[in-house]
Amino acid sequence: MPVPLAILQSFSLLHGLPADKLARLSERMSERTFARREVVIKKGEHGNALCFLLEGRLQGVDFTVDGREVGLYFVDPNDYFGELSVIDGQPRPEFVIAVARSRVVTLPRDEARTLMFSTAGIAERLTTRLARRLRLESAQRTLLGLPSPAQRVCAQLAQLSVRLAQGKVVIAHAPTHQEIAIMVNTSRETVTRVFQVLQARGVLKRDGDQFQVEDSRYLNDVAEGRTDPPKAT
Amino acid sequence: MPVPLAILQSFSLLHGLPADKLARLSERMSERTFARREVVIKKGEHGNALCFLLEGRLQGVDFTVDGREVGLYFVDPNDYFGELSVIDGQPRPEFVIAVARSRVVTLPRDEARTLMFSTAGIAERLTTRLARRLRLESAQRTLLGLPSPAQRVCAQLAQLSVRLAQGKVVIAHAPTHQEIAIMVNTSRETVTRVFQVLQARGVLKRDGDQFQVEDSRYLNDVAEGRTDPPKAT
DNA sequence: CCGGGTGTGTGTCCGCCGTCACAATCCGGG
DNA sequence: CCCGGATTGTGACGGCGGACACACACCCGG
Repeated sequence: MPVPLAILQSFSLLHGLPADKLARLSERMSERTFARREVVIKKGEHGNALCFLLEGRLQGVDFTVDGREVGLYFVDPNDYFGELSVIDGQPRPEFVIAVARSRVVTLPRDEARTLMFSTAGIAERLTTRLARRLRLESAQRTLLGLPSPAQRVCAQLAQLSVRLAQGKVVIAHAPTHQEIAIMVNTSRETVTRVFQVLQARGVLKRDGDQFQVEDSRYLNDVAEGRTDPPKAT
Repeated sequence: MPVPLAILQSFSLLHGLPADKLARLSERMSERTFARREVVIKKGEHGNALCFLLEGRLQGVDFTVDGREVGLYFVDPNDYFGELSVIDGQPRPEFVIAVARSRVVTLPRDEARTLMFSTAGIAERLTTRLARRLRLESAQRTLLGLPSPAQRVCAQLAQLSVRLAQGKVVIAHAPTHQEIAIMVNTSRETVTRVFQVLQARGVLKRDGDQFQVEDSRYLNDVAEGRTDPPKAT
């Protein structure tokens, strides 16, 4: 049941915590592995634990009442999630689903609350993090305002890509077309077609479980309307 | 320059604050009136004050790079806004624009920060409020997943409507079609057409500067897909 | 009482993209 | 190593909603 201290130290939320507190947290935490497509948090539940992602990738998703899937955000390793219910005690606002095999550590609500509100500095770290999330969500909302699906796909790809030390730009844990589609409000087929064009132009290349972004300029140009949205020639 | 204490007491964020602190805040605050369409907060600025809305209505908006307007949220009286920059010191994430003549009270950043982080109870109130905003934003994002514009308009109207004491359901400060259009990612014309049908069916009625919602059931049914999206007969 | 700006109403038209239907691959687990 | 489900690829079609172009209605201020 307890989680090794070494692991706790990798969570930025807990940086600088005194050893005794860490030890106590370690006691109360537990780890679990989720297979791809498994549900980590179920919308509407009251389970209210705070969760940390060790490795893998998760996606926050919701469903419109007519059953259409909507992608809200991705969670990457060393980040935490599920804070909202810890804070306000309301039911889980959305589903969180593993899009890759993932290891998750959970901390029960009572313990998480004392951590948040009775530990010097953590409260400020938490609000800062909530603020960042709000900024991300409204950036995502703005992205959805782009008129053409192709633009939205490119913008989303630009958002997901990471510049490595060697100057390579890469998207790790290559998301499926479907996962992208629900993030940018379009159909899976449209995403596939956009990918076809991007790969034909050498902008994007599949490489095992990641995408190589050969021409990140192009992605940004399309996203920001400087270049016309690509269409099949 | 100072703002009357009576006004401060109407802000729920400040409830229960000791009189001396309230007095101090009152000294440092200032009030300003904004005309319709005036910009209250400009995206990218570093002005970083915390703002309270006394009366009127504001809308958070952003623009896609190709100039398309995107509506993010509405602000109603006695609520506060502009917290993000106060918290993280980053530039303003979006525009906030008055959609009706509005009175706004502002508090400089340094004062707002001490209020937030060194005043018992306020920090928790603040995170709870950030949590609510996150929930609202993802609800709005889910709304955008609805396939038909008509559904989205109905869902948005349902969201905006308020049930009065007498059982009447009403939307105050009737938003313009344009304001709704940018919230639900559609064109102004489409909103107009949906309104036509809704009014023809007696679901909605204009009454001065508010909308009477005669049949809120219908709005919810359409929003949730139980009834077909209305179209001109 | 007039005038202009802002909001609303409506027609037409075209292109795009969502949907459906299938084929072709890929991939992981037994 | 093989099988089955998940993922990707592609064609055809049809409808719907965005863009454009006006007309009109409304409201406030001068």
